[in-house]
Amino acid sequence: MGRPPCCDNGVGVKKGPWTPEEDIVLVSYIQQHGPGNWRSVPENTGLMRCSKSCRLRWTNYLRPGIKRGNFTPHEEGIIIHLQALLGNKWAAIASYLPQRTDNDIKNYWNTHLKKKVKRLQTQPADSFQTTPSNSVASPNYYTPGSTQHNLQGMQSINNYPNTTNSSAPISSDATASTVSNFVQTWMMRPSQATTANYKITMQEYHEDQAAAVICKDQTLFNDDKSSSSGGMMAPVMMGPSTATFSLLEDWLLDDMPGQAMDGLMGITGGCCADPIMF
DNA sequence: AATCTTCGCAACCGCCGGAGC
DNA sequence: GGCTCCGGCGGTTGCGAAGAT
Repeated sequence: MGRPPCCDNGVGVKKGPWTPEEDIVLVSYIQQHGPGNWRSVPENTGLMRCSKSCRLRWTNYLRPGIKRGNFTPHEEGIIIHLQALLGNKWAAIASYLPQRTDNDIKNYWNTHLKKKVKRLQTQPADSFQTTPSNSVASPNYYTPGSTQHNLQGMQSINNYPNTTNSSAPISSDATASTVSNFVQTWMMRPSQATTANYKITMQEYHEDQAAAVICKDQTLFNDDKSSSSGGMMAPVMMGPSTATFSLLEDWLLDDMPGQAMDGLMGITGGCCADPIMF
């Protein structure tokens, strides 16, 4: 049996890349009705797209507050460690990176980080302490754009028990607590972290993990999204913003989308991992 | 300059679980 | 309790861009 895919029964359902015009239609509709009830979106907007496609387009691309490309070493570190702890739970990982979508994180992992981690795991750890000839000769030195910082982070992964196999993540209350503690500690650090405080953070993380403090109040997977605004890892959209959508429309039609998006990021405060935010 | 290969990312597909009837 | 609907998630694919030959 089984239910057929929602897109199978649609005659003339359009596939492939979205056009700016379609984006505007979708954004305008969500501006008026809010996200959700995706089934009704194609019906009411006339978009020749299936509901699932509309939802994906919104959550992965049009949703305000999304930061695209240029993952910082800070973000890389979070992703690497959370992936080691949680496995390929991209949605859960994304909840700790409010400006990133699960799809973006998944892509970044598959195209960049997975290779780095694999390479690291196949080489002696000491080889990664080798300082490039054109950089400062200190293993603690982090040069933006280099891999030194990331390698240190990945190296620490190798020190974790049971985390070298991505298909076998730790699963326990302690894990959720550990992740929360780690990210909380991490987030407190300035994003332009120096290697010094990066290493301190990692050290604290290891200590936290060793302690395995159970924190019942901070569960990793919070099913109730509406009540998840209590902690610092619960980004909340402050409310509807007409200006946001105006910028969105400008951005969609702009020949230089980056500039408009920068303004958008400023307005939204760069916070919203929750698709339900209006 | 043309062709081939690799890479990165947007989008699709199939499955699952919860809600409603 | 069983069925359908819907939203969400993770894996995978397709295509354009960039780089290499």
